Amino acid sequence: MAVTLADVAARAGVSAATVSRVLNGNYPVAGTTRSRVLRAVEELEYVVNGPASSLAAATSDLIGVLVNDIADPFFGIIAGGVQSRIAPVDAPDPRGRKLAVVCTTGGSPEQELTYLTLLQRQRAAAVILTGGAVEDPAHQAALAAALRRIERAGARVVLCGRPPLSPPVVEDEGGARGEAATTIGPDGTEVALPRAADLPRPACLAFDNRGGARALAEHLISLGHREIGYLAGPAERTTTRHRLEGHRAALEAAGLADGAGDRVVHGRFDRDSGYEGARELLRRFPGLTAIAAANDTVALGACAALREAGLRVPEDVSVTGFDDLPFAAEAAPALTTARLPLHEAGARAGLLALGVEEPPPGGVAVIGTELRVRASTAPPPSGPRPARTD
Amino acid sequence: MAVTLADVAARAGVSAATVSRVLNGNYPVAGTTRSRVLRAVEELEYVVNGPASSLAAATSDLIGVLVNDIADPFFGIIAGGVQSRIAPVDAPDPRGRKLAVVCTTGGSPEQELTYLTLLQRQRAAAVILTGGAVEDPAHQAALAAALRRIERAGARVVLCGRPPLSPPVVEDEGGARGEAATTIGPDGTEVALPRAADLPRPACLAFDNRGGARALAEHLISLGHREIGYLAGPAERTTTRHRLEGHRAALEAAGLADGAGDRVVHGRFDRDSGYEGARELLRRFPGLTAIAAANDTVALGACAALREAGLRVPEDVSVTGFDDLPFAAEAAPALTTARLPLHEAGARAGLLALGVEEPPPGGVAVIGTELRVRASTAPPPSGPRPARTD
DNA sequence: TTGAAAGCGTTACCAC
DNA sequence: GTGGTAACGCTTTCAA
Repeated sequence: MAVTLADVAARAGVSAATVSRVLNGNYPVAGTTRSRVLRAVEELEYVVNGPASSLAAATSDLIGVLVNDIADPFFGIIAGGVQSRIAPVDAPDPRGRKLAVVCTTGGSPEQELTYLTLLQRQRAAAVILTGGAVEDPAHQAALAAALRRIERAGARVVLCGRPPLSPPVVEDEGGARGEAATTIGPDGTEVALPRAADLPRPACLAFDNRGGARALAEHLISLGHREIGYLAGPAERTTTRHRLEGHRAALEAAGLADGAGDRVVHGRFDRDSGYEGARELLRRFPGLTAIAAANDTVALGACAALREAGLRVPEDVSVTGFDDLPFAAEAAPALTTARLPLHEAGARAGLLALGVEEPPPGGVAVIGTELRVRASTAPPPSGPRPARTD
Repeated sequence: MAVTLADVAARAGVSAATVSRVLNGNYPVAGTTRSRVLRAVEELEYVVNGPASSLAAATSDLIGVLVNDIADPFFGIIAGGVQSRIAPVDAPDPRGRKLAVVCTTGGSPEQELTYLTLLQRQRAAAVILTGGAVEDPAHQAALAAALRRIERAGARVVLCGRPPLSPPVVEDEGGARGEAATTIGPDGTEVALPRAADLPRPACLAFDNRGGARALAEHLISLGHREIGYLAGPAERTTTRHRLEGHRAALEAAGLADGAGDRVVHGRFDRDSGYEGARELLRRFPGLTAIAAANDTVALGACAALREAGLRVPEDVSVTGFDDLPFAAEAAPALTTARLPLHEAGARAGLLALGVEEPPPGGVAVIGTELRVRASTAPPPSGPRPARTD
């Protein structure tokens, strides 16, 4: 059997209580007792039983981090930022380090809920939800309920790169928007929606996706582009909607709007989607001189499609991305993007999760983007576009 | 206070033992009792107390994953592979899902040891160590001791992308190699080394770094290159050494070896290092027609340096990478690399951690690389290289 | 400053 | 099939 507190206590000739106090450093202990205990710990190679101490103390050292995909650098960088604060390498004592339980939800609301329960079960000290949210009212209601449960259980909740939980606004047939009381769940049953006042209000670090997308579109417009395609992310996601709104706002401000949905193709947040989407844009809008992509990965796919179609970036078509992931700007040619400070955001989320940093006033802090203009954008070609080679 | 087993038992009119049995599904329970219990669980929104059950059952649902850097896709992809198996999305029951505790060690042996203790403390069911190891004998000894402790505590240990723990071979002054008994630790004290027979033998999925590097070098040689520079990773790491050995083996087999260390620059595994290293190679070896980089990230840095020096890839200088990370091949121009099946390796490591898959015979499975020849390599230029532009 | 002892919420063994 | 009841190893009053 493993070495226990009692073994250490016996060896040091003190009580278990004293050993506990030495190890936790919460109570005063005589220097000599203290060193005797520490020696016993060394000699016996004692390692605290985490579950036992979590049970007794009703807390744990675990912090849950929900991500869409841990293999995606967007989330990896955020997770790295979180870790930099919850487990600082220079922590004087290993006890100062929380452990990050990283959960890959694949963007699925069901997985998100499952993991929240799993984390609540572990009595995680905090839960950090990263990236955009799904906008389905039923899921939002379920999520709000799960988060409320978690908060009631004493865990902190932090949203990172995700807007605050929104009140259940539902559009009725007439297009009127109002606060709904119920909605129809995925299983066809009626689901009660939380009233705005009942929503949990977790600390929230929201990305300014609207602003970033708007800045990118304005950049393209200022270069002289008039026919700009947009490769949007999956529908029903806040990230997708906000970026698209920002993009359209810029078009409208420039008098370029000609109906909703125009020159927009929806897809996923991955490279293949960018490739397919760009091909579709080229087919449907032959006059296009620029493509704004939902993110860098999508933009790279779009670049590949353009290359394949015999079009040069940016001489024939300009392309913009979003997020500024490490490798992306390297891709041919250097990508113009809206940089999101992912690591810093993760770090702040970590501090909020620890309770070291106070939540921003109102609970929400908006994290801005920075426009990075690079070689993937240029003024539109003046002459007609060369014929496609395929 | 939170809802407990006893509350559920009271509500269902059964004993706590029965509730436990229903929830764990280990013992037969009458159907009617069962549904009564499940209803009570629903009604009370009961969530098991993980620490309590870990304490009682002496196991936990946590699996530790040690990575150099969670923001690096190399590790993110491996971690994703692990998760795909330890927490399958189609698990019929959330209890079938283990949680991954991802720990970023920054490649530091001290951090590695700290995290191993932290994970042992959590009574993690398994620990997966990913990526190359540091070769310092004192650290190897400490690591071996830590792993032995963990195994004795009942946790599985899996090495993924890391060679097996090596016996403490030390080279003495005369260059003779033998098994040493002690070495000098970082604090100057003498450290006992484990004898080969005492080493823990965790399940191990080793990457064929030698083979991959050798294949890349052979590819360059077959194209006609004779002056090939090498951008090595940090010294003292198995990954660095093995890749370099494979590279040199190819040069030797082709009669191109002219002394150890020639045309080799050491650095880190990052882009800046590739940039700096390539500049140094160009300075020291003006006749170079190819550069083999330790990995894709380093290769991208090298490409940037070449571009800046007015040299084209591959017309003037060919470049190779390693690992085949998603974005890398996209970087201008498409990179020739040795592809490592990172996701698959992680998935296998996950199965080994669960104990679902038996360790390979001998404990070690070697995972091969696949040569991906792309546009970054071509025959060397025939004429003299154009003068540098700076 | 230290010790004794009562929980913390499960699990698992032993009866019934 | 089900209930009673020791563990499990720690934290934290309460006394001394």
